[in-house]
Amino acid sequence: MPPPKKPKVGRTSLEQFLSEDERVNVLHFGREEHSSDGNSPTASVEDGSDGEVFVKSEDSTLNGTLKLSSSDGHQETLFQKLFRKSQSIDEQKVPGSPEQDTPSPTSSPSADGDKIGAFKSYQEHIRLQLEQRQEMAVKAECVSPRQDKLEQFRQANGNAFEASSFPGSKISQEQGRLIETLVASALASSAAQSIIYGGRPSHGSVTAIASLTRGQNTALNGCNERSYDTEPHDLSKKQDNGKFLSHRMYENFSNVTDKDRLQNVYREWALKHNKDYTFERSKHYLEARSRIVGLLSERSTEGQVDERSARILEKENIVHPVPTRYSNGFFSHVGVNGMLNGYQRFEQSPHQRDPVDRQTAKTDDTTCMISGGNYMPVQSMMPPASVNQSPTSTTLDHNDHRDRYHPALMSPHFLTDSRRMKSEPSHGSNVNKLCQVCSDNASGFHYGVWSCEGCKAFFKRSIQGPVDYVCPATNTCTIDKHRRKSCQACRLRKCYEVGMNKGSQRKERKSSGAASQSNRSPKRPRSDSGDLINGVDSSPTPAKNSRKSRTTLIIEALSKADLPNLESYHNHSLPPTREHLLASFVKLAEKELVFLINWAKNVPGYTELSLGDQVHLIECCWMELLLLNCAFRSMEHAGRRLVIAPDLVLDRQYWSNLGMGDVLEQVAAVSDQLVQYNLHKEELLLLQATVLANAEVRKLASFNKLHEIRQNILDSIIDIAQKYHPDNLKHVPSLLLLLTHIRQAAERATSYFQSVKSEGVITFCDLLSEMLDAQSDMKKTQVSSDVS
DNA sequence: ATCAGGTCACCAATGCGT
DNA sequence: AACGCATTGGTGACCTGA
Ligand SMILES: [Zn+2]
Ligand SMILES: [Zn+2]
Repeated sequence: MPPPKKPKVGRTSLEQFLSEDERVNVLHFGREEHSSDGNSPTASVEDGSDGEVFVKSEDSTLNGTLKLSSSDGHQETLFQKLFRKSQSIDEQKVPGSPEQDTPSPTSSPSADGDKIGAFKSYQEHIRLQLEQRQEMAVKAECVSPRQDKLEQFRQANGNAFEASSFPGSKISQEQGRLIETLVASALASSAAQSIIYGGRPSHGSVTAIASLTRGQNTALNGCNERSYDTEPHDLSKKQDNGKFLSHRMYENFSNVTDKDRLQNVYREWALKHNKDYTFERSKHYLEARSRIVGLLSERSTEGQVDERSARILEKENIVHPVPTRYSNGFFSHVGVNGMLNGYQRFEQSPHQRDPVDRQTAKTDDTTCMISGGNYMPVQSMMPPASVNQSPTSTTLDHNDHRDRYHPALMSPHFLTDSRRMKSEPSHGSNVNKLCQVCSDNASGFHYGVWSCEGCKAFFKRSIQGPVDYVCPATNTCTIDKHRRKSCQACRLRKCYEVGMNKGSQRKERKSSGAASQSNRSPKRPRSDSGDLINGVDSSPTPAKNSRKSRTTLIIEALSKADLPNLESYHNHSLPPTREHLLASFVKLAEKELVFLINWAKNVPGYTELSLGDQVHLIECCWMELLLLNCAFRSMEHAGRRLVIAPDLVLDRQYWSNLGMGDVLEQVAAVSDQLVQYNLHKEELLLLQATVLANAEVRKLASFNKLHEIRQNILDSIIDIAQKYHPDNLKHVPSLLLLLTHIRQAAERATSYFQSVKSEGVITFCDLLSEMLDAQSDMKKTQVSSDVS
C-alpha cells in the first residue's frame, strides 16, 4: 500500500497570490474610504493640482521597476499621453511623496550605505503600517470600500476627464481608438504583473502597477460610457455581504505569521536593492512539477518538444512520483458497481493492472506501482529515469496472464489476437492509413480523424454516455495498438488531441486515395499542418499576405486543439451544498487541466519555448483559461447562469454556495459582455492564446520567442476583428479589457482553491495540487535564492 | 463508396457459493 | 485457497442505413 498522502498545507488564501506590496496597496485602498486624509504611504493614483494625474508611491524604485517590467518601455509614456500630461510621472517627484509618514528604506539609508540598518528601518516601517491597518480594518464596516473609493475618485476627478473625454468629445476617433488601445494594453500588462508578482517573489513595481490598473480603470470610468470598473459587474449587488477583495485580503493578511511577514519584507527589500533582478527559476523547478512536465513532454502529434524535454528531464533526473491516492469522487461514475473491465480501479489495486500493458512488467518484483514510466515504450521520449522504482510497491498479479503476452516477448504471433482476427481493409484508399490515436490500421475517417474501428467505437462510447476516465498514472500513458486499452483517460485525451470531434464530418475530401499527393490544398486538416505552423517564423513572403495566411494557420491550429466541453457528472440528486458543488468543480477542473495543457501545445510556437517557460506560463494562466471558457460557454445565458459544464449549469442563486460567488459574478459579467461584443468562436480561440502568451511579462528564457508569439496572436486578433467587427474599432481593446477581469477572477479563484485545499475536506488530485502548490513553492525557492 | 451509429460475441474483472 | 458460476461492463469486428 502506498503511504497515505500527506495533505500539503499551503498558505490559506489570497495571501498566497499577493505580494506584500499588493496586499498593502489593496488594503490601503480599502482603508481610504475611512481615512480621507490622504495620508497614504502606498502608491495610488491621484489628481494633481491642474488635473494632472500621476502615480505616486512610497517607493523610490518605482519608476525603475516600472521600466524594468514593461518590456518595451513604452507604457509609461503612453499612459502619460492618455492623460495629456506628458510630464506627469516625474521620476523625481514620485519618491518624495510628501505624505510619507515613515522614511522609506531607499530614501534614507541608501543602497550603498548601511543595508542592514536600512532593512531594519524598513522592516519597522512595514510593521507599523501593518499594525495601523489592522486597527483600521477592525473599524471597517461592511461597505464596499472600493465602490466608495471609486465614487470618491470619480467625483473628484470627473471633470478633469470630461473636459476632453470620449465619446462625443474633441478627441478624434483615431485618438480615441489609440487611447483605448493603449489603456487596454497597459491594463493587460499591469494586470499580468499583478497576478504574477502577486503569486511569486514580489517586486517593487507591483504596488505601482496595481495602482495603475485601478487608476486607469477608474480613469476610464470617467472617460468611457461603457463604464468599465475594477469590477465588471454591478458592485451595488455585492454590498450585502460586503466581502470584497480588500476585506478578505485583510482577513487573510492578518493571519500571516510574523515569520512570513518578515520573510516577505526581507524579500521585498532585497529586491528593491537589486535593480538587475531577473526572473530565474530554481534548478529544482521542474522536479516539483512532474505532472505538468509529463503532460508537456508527452509526444505530441508533432513531436517537437520531446527530445528537448527528454534531455531536460534526464538532466534534472526527474523521477515521476507515484500517484498515491486519488479522489474517490473520480471513480464514482465508473459503472454501477465501480467495475471497470480492463481498467482496474486504481484506488483498490493499482498494482493489479493488466501486466500486458506494462512496459516494465519484467521488473514486476520491484516495479508495479503505476508511474508514467511504466507505460512508456522503450523508444518513448520519456527517459528511463522516469520509471519509478519505488521499493514500496507490491507484486504484480501473475495469475492473470492467460492469453496475454509479455511486452518483452512481443512478436507478430503474439500481437495477433487469434480469436478476433481482423479482416484487412481491402479498399485501396485506406491502405497505409494508420489510426492517429493508436497507430493501428485505420478503418476510415471517423469523427474527423483517420482511426481504427476500436478507437472509433471507443470515442463513440465516450461521447455517448457519461464517462469518467481518470489516468491512474500521470496522464502520459502511451497509446498504441497494444496499449490503447491500458488507460481510457489517456486514450480519450489522445482522441481529442488528434482532433476527434463529434460534429466533425469529412467535407472537402473528394479525391481520396492516390490523389493525395497531387492536391496540395492549403487546408490540411491534420498533423502535417501542425508542423508547419508550430514554427511561427514563417518564410519570407509579402507581409500582408503572410500575415493573413498566418492568421488562418494560427486559427486552424487553435481550432484543431479546441478544448472540449467536458461533462462534470455532477450528481444532481445531492443537495447543492458547497462541498458537493466544489467536489464536482474541482474534479472538472482537473480534467480540464489535462486538456488545457495539451491545448497549449498547439498554440503556435509554444512548444518552442523552453520547457520551464512552458510550465511557467501554464501555471500562471490555467485558471484564467478555465474561467474564460466558462464565460464563453455561458454566453447564451446572458450572465444569469454559468455553464460550469454542459451538465452543470448553475443559476445565480447557487453561485455563492460554492463559496466563490464573487468570482462567478465576475465570470458571468464577463460572459455578458462577451455577448454584447458578439464574440466569435475564432476570437475566443485567439483570446485563449493571448492569455497564455501574455501570462508572463518578465524575461523568461524564451523571452524573444514569447514576444514573437504574442505579436503574432495580436496580429491575428486584429485581423479577425476586422473580419467580424469591421465597424467597431474598439472591439479588440474591449476584449483585452475583459481579460483583466478574467485575470482578477482567476486570481481570486486560485486563492480560493488553495484555501479549500488546505481545508482538506475535498481531495485535490495531484495535477491540480501541483498547480496550486506551484506558486508557493516557487515563492519559497525564490526567497531562498534571493537571500543567498 | 463512405461514415455515424448500432449490434453482439468476446473478454476481464468481480462477487458469491461450494 | 481454489474453483466454478453469474453478472457487469468495456472492446472492437461487423452490420445497417443515410
Ligand atoms: Zn486506434
Ligand atoms: Zn493514462
